[in-house]
Amino acid sequence: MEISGEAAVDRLAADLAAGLERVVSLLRALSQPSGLSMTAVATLATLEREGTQRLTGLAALAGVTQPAMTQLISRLEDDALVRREADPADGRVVQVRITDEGRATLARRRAGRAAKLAVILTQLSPEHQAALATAVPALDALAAARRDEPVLA
Amino acid sequence: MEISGEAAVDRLAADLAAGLERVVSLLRALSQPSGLSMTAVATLATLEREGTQRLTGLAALAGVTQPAMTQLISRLEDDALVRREADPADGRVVQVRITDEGRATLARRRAGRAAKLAVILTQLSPEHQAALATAVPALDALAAARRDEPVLA
DNA sequence: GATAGATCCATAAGGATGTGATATAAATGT
DNA sequence: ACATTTATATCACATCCTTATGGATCTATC
Repeated sequence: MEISGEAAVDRLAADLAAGLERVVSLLRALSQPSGLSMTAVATLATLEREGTQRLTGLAALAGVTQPAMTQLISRLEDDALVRREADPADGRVVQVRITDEGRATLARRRAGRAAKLAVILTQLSPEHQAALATAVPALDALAAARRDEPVLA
Repeated sequence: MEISGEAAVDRLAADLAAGLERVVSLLRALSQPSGLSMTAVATLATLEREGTQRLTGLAALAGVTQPAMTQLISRLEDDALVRREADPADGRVVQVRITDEGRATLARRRAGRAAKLAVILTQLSPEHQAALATAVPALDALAAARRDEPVLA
């Protein structure tokens, strides 16, 4: 007996939609109160992972509007975490690049989060820990798949 | 040769800390632009899942300050999604209860997110889909474990 | 049983960060 | 050349968070 693929996806989507609600609180609790916003961290991570990006692209990837990204990049630039660069092929576009200081900040931030997460993870069963370890690449794939989905642009 | 449990947890924590950065963007993209904030949805979900809660407890679970939760509950109450109730045993505390309209709103919200998620999930390999399905209970356990962690209170 | 301290919630003031509308500059197509 | 589209910036405004503080109620100790 084979499980219907379509129904399974819908079921998974519903479960995941409900489950992800809880992750927001977790993320907020993991963040230091006085630091970068969640969007700022996500954007820095994108720049580190994918390299230089244009501003509009970053806005779409972060799920915010273009004006919001313009302001975010300005703030990050003031903190010397990113650099605006001109695009030689198109005078309108702004290419955004992460700086070494940006990378260092991101690393520090991750280390802090990881330390807090590690404390919590030790309370979980080995099965749940294993499930999370397996899910990390899947979450990455999920985020990557969204990039190519015009519905969510 | 046995893998050190402690090292494995640290490694998982680091991977998960980096991986969760991407989820923020995904969550934002899944949200309708004009609706409830991410904190509001997470709080409503807590109330639905755990039942009536005191205001301070909600703030701790959501990872925000108590004044922020007071304001959020006021907004939700204005929209008739929650109700403030007096605690018969302690005159200081405010018990917050989700209303039927709150449940309905949460359900609508989840349905919208699930529909968008389903589109993305179909692009993932069966292995990744399976990994995510297995991870949902683990994510719940992770969020539940945080509750008992005073370090993050 | 009075009173000091702790706890819970509300309020106020301010800041960070989002949106929508619109301006400006550059590229593109006719 | 000129109209249209595209990329970014700017402006006005709304949302939602923070810190600081106040008032009400509970708890413990004298």
